[in-house]
Amino acid sequence: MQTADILNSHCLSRTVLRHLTDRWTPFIVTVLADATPHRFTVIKQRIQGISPKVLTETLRSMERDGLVDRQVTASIPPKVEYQLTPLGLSVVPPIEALRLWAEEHLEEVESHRAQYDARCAASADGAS
Amino acid sequence: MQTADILNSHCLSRTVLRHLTDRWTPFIVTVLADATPHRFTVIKQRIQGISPKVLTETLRSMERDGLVDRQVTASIPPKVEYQLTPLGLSVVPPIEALRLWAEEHLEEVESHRAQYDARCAASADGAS
DNA sequence: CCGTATCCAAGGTGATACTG
DNA sequence: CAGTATCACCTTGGATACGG
Repeated sequence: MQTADILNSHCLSRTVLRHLTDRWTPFIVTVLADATPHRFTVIKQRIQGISPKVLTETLRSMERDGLVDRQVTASIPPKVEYQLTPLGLSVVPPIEALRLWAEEHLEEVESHRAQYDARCAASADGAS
Repeated sequence: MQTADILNSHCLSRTVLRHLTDRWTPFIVTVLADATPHRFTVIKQRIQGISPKVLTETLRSMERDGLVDRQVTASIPPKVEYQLTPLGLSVVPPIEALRLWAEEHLEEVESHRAQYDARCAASADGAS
C-alpha cells in the first residue's frame, strides 16, 4: 500500500481525522476513557448541551469506525451500554492530550484573543 | 480561578478545542510544525484542496488565539510569512499524534466501516 | 430508557473572480 | 504574491416531540 498522507486531498485518512474532530467525538472519548461501559443517558448527562439526536449520530459513527462497542441488554426498561474498543482506547491519549491542552491553555488563549481584538479595534479607530 | 472543565457547557475551553479541531487547523499545524516561517502560497500548495479564503480565515483565527505569528515584509511583490509561536509549537505534539493516528489506523478504520456497512446491508435485506 | 422523526437554523465551506 | 469579495450551498448541529 501507499503510505497515508493527510495533506493529499485524496487520502482517506482525512475522513478518519474528520471523525475524530467531529464536534462531540472528543467529549465522548473523554467520558468513555476509563474503558468501562456507560449508558446512553449517563453519557448524555455528562456531556452538557448535547442533544440525543447528535449523541446517537456520533456514537453510531464511532461504532462504524470501530472505536465504540454497543451492547444491548434486552430488558424492560431497555439497557444499552457503550464502551471503547481496543482501537478506541488507542485514540484516548491523543484526544486527551488535545483536551488537556485546551483546558490548560484556556487563559493564555483568551488573553491573546483579547489583545488581538483590542489591536483590531485600535486599527479600526485609527483608520476611520 | 475555577479549573477548566470541557464537559461543562459554559466552559470556554470548548471554544479553544473547537478551533483546534477546525477543519483545516490540524493541516496548518502540520505544515508549520518545523517551526520555520512559511509563505501563504506554500502553505496553500502543501494543503491540497484548501481555498485561499478558508486558509486566510483559519490563519487569522490561529493568529488571534496566539498560535501563529504573521510577519509582513513590505516589498513588491508582497511577502507574508507565517510561523507557529511558542504557544503554537506546544500544540504540535497533540495534533501530530492525532494526525499520525489517523494515518496509521486508516486501514483498520476502513475495514471496520466495511464490516459495519455490510452488516447494515444484511439487516436491511433480512428486514425487507 | 433509548432512542427516532421531523423540522429548522446556522454557519462552515467551497468556487471563483478580482484587487492592492 | 497575498489575499478579499461574493454567492450559495449544504452539511452539521439544535429543539422538540414522539415511539418501541
